[in-house]
Amino acid sequence: MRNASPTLKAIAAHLGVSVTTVSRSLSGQGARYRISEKTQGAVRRLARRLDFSPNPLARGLRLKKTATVGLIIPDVSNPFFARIAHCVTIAARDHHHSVLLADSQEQTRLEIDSIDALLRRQVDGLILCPVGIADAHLRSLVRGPVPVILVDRHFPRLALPSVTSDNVGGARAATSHLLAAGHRRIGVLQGLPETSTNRDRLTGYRSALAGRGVRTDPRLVAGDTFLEDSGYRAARRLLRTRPRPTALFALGNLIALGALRAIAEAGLRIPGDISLVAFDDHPYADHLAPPVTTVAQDADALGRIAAGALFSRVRAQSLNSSQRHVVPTRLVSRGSVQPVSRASIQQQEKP
Amino acid sequence: MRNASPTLKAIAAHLGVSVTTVSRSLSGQGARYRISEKTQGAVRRLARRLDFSPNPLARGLRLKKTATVGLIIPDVSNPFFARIAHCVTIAARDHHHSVLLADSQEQTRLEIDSIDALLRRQVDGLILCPVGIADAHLRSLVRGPVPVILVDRHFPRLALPSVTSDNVGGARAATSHLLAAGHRRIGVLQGLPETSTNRDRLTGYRSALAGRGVRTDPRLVAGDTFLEDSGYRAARRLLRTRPRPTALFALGNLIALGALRAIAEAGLRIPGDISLVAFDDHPYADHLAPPVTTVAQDADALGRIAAGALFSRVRAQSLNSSQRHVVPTRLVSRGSVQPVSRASIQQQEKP
DNA sequence: GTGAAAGCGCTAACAA
DNA sequence: TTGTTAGCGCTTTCAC
Repeated sequence: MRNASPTLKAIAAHLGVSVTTVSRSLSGQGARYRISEKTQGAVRRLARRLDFSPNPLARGLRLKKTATVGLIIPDVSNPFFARIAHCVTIAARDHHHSVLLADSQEQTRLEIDSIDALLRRQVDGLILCPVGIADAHLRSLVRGPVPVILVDRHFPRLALPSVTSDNVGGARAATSHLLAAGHRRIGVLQGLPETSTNRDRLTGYRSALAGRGVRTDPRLVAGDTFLEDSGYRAARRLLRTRPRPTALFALGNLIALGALRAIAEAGLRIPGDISLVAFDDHPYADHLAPPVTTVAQDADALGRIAAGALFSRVRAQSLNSSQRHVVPTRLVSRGSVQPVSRASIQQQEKP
Repeated sequence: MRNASPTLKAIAAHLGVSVTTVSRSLSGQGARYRISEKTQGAVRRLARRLDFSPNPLARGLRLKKTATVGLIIPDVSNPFFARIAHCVTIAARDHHHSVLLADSQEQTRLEIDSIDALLRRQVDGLILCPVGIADAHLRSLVRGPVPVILVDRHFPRLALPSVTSDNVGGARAATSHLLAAGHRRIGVLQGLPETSTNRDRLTGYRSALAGRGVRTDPRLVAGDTFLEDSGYRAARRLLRTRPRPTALFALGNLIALGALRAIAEAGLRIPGDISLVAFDDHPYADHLAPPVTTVAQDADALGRIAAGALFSRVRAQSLNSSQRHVVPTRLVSRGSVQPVSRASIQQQEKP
């Protein structure tokens, strides 16, 4: 398999024609230049026989197009992002493009390096799940050399197209669900505070509270990253506040994992002692003890839509509009939310 | 940022020297050619100021090296493979290489296409998690143009280096654990039968049974892929056999998920009615109802070792030895295994 | 110490 | 209908 692929030159020499003729016959330009059927046939046959395919490096150098897209992900080992990577990769195959993958490890510094490396390699487009804190380095992408799509996190002030979940709506639905069950003291385990996802989810939470005329208490918000450990620490802290929250809302799947641990360690039971809702569904959510009510994000749709948007721009060579795709979320109600009983309200007042 | 990177020619023109001199000054060959400090300094300064860096396409075309490695994964959305992708990507960054990612979707056909596409792009090395059924298309890789490392699954008859978990040992440990708890009728929910992982895990299972003088019953093995649905169907089937197995051993994490579903649907409780062990740990395993005992694979080590082996070969331009790395597994004992009581043995004889 | 020139494999403008 | 030639940006051989 493909030890040293033949070249146009080799085929041309073999057939006694020029490389131009070979190139044109093989790239579908035969008709335009009225190359005889006979010649074209001979060229195509030989090319097939030798399993020829043009050297992408030489092609890229000449054409300034590489049939390659870049994909930058903060953490491929996070199932949510892995799913996106999966979808993008598959879409790329359909469009006969390759994917250059970079993992920014949730660090803006590495994100900058990755963008630079990929652009240097002349990708034809870029799908970027930004770390989400700084955005100065993204400014140049707006009128940059290639189309860019932001996924999951976005920057309101940046004219780059984005594909995100309906974080506001999802968080509002989750909070409303808790409110409807009578919960009033709802603790939030947040992620990276500066990110759009975190901000939007907080907004949804506050908007639901406001809709019911419930005051938001800033002491009920804790946490600083989307990682499990932050969820654990934040939950521990909130579980110690008095009166204790009757429900917790975890703004990410790993955060929820940490919350489960903290709740178990505190000897509390879900949903008897405390209710829990988590942003971001997970295949295991159904089998947890108890099954956890979640706001399901459609990661597949995020990936597919992002890829679709990118490739349509790549094809059209079109500019970066600031079009914003918002993908709906779905509240999956399981057993981790229980109505607040009078008893439990009183119980929490004085332990 | 990098709209149109300057070229050697531009720098040369600016400084009134030849491109050769610029190239040599910038690629550390200045000393060898005794280029004056003055010239070198000027070149380097200007290059830095213009943020020059050589065009990788041109470089690749000339050098036949691209500072790129290929990574082929059967399913990036599987957390186990996602973890491997994560580690490989990070290692690649350390080695100043880029990663071309392909998802073979567990299909040999797409795996073949991916290999072809990546080699065509002249990757300097290839990390391949093979689908694992066919191996004819891998034969040519043995003496192929670039080093290749197989990860997770391997082919005993193929002289390609591989990095795999100790599947035999892990399965043996899991089975012994069940045997020690008194289980004798242990059902196996297997994955893709033809793969090395599946074969090795079955071997471990059988070897543990044989060690205790327990007959293996072929009717206790069911399942045909590593996906959740296969686990579900296989578990359903085994739960209907009489006498019913007192324990199930799921040979993959998704399979275990399906098993949980089937067990719950059958109205059985873990571990009271049936014990469960799963191959492949998962962050959620701790929080399941009950926590599931697993054979933890060190996906990080697999990824890191594979990357290390690849880059050392890339650097040394060395051949594909058939070196085999086997990474130990760890039995993580949780609550899903219970000793078989006399009562439960009798119970199962006659319901 | 430095440079001219060839060539990696391809496409496209220009000729014929 | 086909070919000649230039050039994408780089490295390297050979020459001075």
